[in-house]
Amino acid sequence: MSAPIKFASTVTDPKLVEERRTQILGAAIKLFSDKGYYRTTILDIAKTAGISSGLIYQYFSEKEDVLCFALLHVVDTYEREIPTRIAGAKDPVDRLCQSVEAYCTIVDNLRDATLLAYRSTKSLSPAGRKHVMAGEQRSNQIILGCINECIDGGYFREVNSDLLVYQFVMYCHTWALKYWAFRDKYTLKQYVDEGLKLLVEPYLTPRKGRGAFRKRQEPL
Amino acid sequence: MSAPIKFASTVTDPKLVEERRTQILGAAIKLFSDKGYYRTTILDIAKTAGISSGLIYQYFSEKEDVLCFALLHVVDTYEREIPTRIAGAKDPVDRLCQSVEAYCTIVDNLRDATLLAYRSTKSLSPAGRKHVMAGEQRSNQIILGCINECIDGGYFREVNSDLLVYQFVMYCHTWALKYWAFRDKYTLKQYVDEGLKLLVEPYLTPRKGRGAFRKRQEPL
DNA sequence: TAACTGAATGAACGATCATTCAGTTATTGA
DNA sequence: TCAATAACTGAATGATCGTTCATTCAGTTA
Repeated sequence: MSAPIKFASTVTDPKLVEERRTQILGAAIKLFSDKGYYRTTILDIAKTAGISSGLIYQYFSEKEDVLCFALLHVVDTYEREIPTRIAGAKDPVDRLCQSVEAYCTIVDNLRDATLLAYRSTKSLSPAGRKHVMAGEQRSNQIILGCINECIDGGYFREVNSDLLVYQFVMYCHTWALKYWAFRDKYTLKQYVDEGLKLLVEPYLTPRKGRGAFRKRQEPL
Repeated sequence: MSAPIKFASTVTDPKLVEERRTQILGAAIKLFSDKGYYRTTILDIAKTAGISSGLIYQYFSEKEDVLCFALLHVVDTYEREIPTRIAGAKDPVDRLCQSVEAYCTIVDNLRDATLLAYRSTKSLSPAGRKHVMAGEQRSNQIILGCINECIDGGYFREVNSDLLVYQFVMYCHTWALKYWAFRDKYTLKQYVDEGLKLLVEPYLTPRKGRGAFRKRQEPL
C-alpha cells in the first residue's frame, strides 16, 4: 500500500473532517465532471455542498488539493474494491473474469470520476500526479496477477501479459470513455460478457482453459 | 466529409491566413499539451509563435477557437491519412492490419495532440465538441469497414465488429495514453505487431484467414 | 511623393476567481 | 452560567488573464 497522502486541515475532530471532506468530494466530482476543473469555482463547490467558500479552506489548503483528493478517491476505490469482489473465486480463470466484471462495475459507479481522471490528472502538480499514477499502477498489478495465474496454471496459452493487462484495463475504462456510444447498445452486463469473449476466450488453452471457462457459466 | 468549420479572420490574404494559423497551431498544441488549456495564456501562445497577442485575434475570434482548431486538426489528420496509407492493400486482412499500423503511426506523430484531445474536448463548447466527435466517428467508420470486409470475405469468424472497432481504436490511442509505460518496453513497430497478435490473429478463420495473414508477412 | 491599406503591436480595461481574515455562531467543560 | 475554544461565514483583496483598440509601420497604388 502507498503512503496515504495527508491533506492539511485546521479542524481537529477526525470524524468531522471525514464527513465534511466527503461532502465536498461529492460536490467537487459532480462539478468538475460537469464543467471541468478550471471552470468550477470554489464558490460553486461550496454552494453545491451547502457550505461557505471559506470553510473549504479549513479542510483543504488549496483548490488543487480538492482535485487531488477526488482523483485519489477513484484510484483508491479501484485498488480496494477489486480484491474484495474477486475474493470468492479460487479458479484462476474465474478470478480473471470476475476482476474484469468488478473493474467494469466500479467504473460504472464512478463513471464521471473516471472520466475526470483522464481529463484532469495533468492539472495536478507533479507530486500529486505521481500519487494518482502509482495508485493506477497498483490496480493494474492486480489484473496482471490474475493473468499470470492463468498462464502459469496452464489455462492461458503464452501471451504478452504485460500488454494484455492494458487491454483489460482499457476495456474497463472504455466503458466510461465511450459511454455515450455504448449506452444505447449494451447493458453493463452485456458489455462485460462481450469483453470476456474478446479478451479472455481467445487466449484459453483448448482443454483446461476452455473447461474452466465453461464451468463458471453454469455454477452450482 | 463534414462541413468544414469556418474560423473567422480579419485578414484577407488566404495564403497568409493559413500560414499564420499553422504557426499558431504549432505553438498552441505544444503549450496546451504541456501546461493544459487553461494554464496556457494567449500571451504564451503569441510568444512561442513569435507574434503579438493581439495578432492572434486577427486569426481566431477567441481562445477557445484555437483549441477547437487544434482538435479538429487531429481528427482530420486521422480521417485523411488512414485511407491514404491503406490504399495499396487489396486483401481485406492486409487492409485491416495496415489501417492499425497507419493509425498507430499517426497517433505516434500526434502523440501530444492525441492526449490533448482526451483531456480537452470537454473544454469546448457543445458545438465544437460535436464537430470533433463527429470527426472521430468518421475515422472509426474506416476501421469498421475493414473489419466488416474481413468478416464478409470469410477471413474473420463472426464477431461483434461494433465493439471490436473500439478495441482497435483504443489500442491505437493507448499508444499515446500510456506512452510513459510503453516507451521503454516497445518500439512503435513492436507495439503494432503485438497489437495484430492480440486483435487480429484470434479472430482469423483457420484456413482463409490465417492464410492471408501469413502471406502478408513475407510479401513479394 | 502623397495617400492609402491592412497587418501587427502591446498597453490598458474589466471580469473573474482563489485565497484570506475579521467577525459570528456553536460547542464544550468547569 | 460563562468563558474559552472550535467551527463557520462571506465580504474584501489582489492577482491573473482574455479581449479590445489606438497606434505604428511596411508595402502598394495613385
